[in-house]
Amino acid sequence: MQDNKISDAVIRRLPKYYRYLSELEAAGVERISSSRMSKEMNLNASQIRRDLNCFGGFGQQGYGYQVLRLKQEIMKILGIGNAYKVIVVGAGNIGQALLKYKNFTNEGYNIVAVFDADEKMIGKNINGITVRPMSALPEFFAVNMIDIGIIAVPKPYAQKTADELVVLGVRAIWNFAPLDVEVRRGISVENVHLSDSLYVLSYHMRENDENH
Amino acid sequence: MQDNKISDAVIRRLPKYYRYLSELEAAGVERISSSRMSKEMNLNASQIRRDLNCFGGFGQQGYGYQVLRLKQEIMKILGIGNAYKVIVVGAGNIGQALLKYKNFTNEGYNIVAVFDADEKMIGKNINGITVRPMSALPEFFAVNMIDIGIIAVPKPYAQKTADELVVLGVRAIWNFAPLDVEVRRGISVENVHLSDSLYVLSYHMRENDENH
DNA sequence: TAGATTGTTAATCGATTAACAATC
DNA sequence: TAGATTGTTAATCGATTAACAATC
Repeated sequence: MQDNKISDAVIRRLPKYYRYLSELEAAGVERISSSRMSKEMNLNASQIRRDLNCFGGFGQQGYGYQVLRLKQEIMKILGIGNAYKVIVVGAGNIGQALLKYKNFTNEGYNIVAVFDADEKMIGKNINGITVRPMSALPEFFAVNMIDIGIIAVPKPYAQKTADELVVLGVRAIWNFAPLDVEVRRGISVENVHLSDSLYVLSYHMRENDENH
Repeated sequence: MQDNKISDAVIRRLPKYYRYLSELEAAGVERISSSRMSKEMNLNASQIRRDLNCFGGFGQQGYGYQVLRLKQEIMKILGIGNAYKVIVVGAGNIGQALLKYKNFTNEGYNIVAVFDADEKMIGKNINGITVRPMSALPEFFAVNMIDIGIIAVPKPYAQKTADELVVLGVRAIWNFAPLDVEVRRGISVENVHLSDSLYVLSYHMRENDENH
């Protein structure tokens, strides 16, 4: 199919296509052309066709793309709906919010355990999942294959947690601590920096002021 | 100072500089060169100097940059530490997590009220802030200048909420609902799509598999 | 067949990197 | 002054966009 390294810019547009196609599907739309997508998504039509062609010829000349087919292809590319096992480390605000968020589970990202360092949290039940002590991590990994580890611990513990998860055999890390965690080649990481987004927002807010 | 439209790529690197400089400051480092920054941040040194020069000549030949000065300049550019008034609409998982998150307050983004549509939530106290009914929004805006509105409502209500906030006079919208809200020119928006980040993570995880 | 729209090549644009003169 | 490092111009690279032949 593909192989010559697809650029990050392309990969990061795929979720937007997925969201848009889901809307179309929900609205009962069967086919879509790159030009209509282009208008509704505020992207260039060439770019859309080029992006999709990185992964295969999903369209048909004179017709466009089948919404359902295209959506499923993108899901396959991104790996949505594959039943991953996920654990959360850190049962604070962010950890709890993620545990309670239904959408991830619906798409195959199943949170199967939570761990926390705080004695007082151990044994608590959050959305049907019991908080385990950090010390229970190794034995848990010994009997469960875990795909994704979510880091929701305070900044000073984030890198150490990442290191431990990698040693224990996690395939990917989704990090919510406000620093970029480093991992060895072969392990995937996404560092989510909510505050970065807030700063960019406040930059633009001020910029709007200047040009009144 | 500047004016010829600075690219989004540059703006989005500023928070990284800010984070890095905060680390240096905490470590007691007084001066920093672009080449050391380059190594430690995995960026090109020319790029760093070029980025910073979009906003002014903060460095000194033969010396480098003063950590404290540079950090403060970036804070000024991004508008960090300015005492903004923020409200949250939606007191669900995400809304509550944001309310409880201390770091934003520390940097001047003060959450002053929460609103929710659910009768049962009204009057509850979350981190010292009482949940108000949605119907109280107009009167609240009548007596409070609000800078930023955080949207943490379910997807079907997100655009409507955005529209209302804009009419009431918000300057910026930080949206956590899983769709891009549209606003008129002059209003800033940041759409945070957590799941997009998860999809990209799962893409890379699969990609790692293929190249075993 | 005529019309529509893709897949893909070629052109353009912008962002990144290299190089170096200016200067502390 | 000599050394270091910036600010900035020039070169390179990659991503976006335009154009169009292929084809349904």
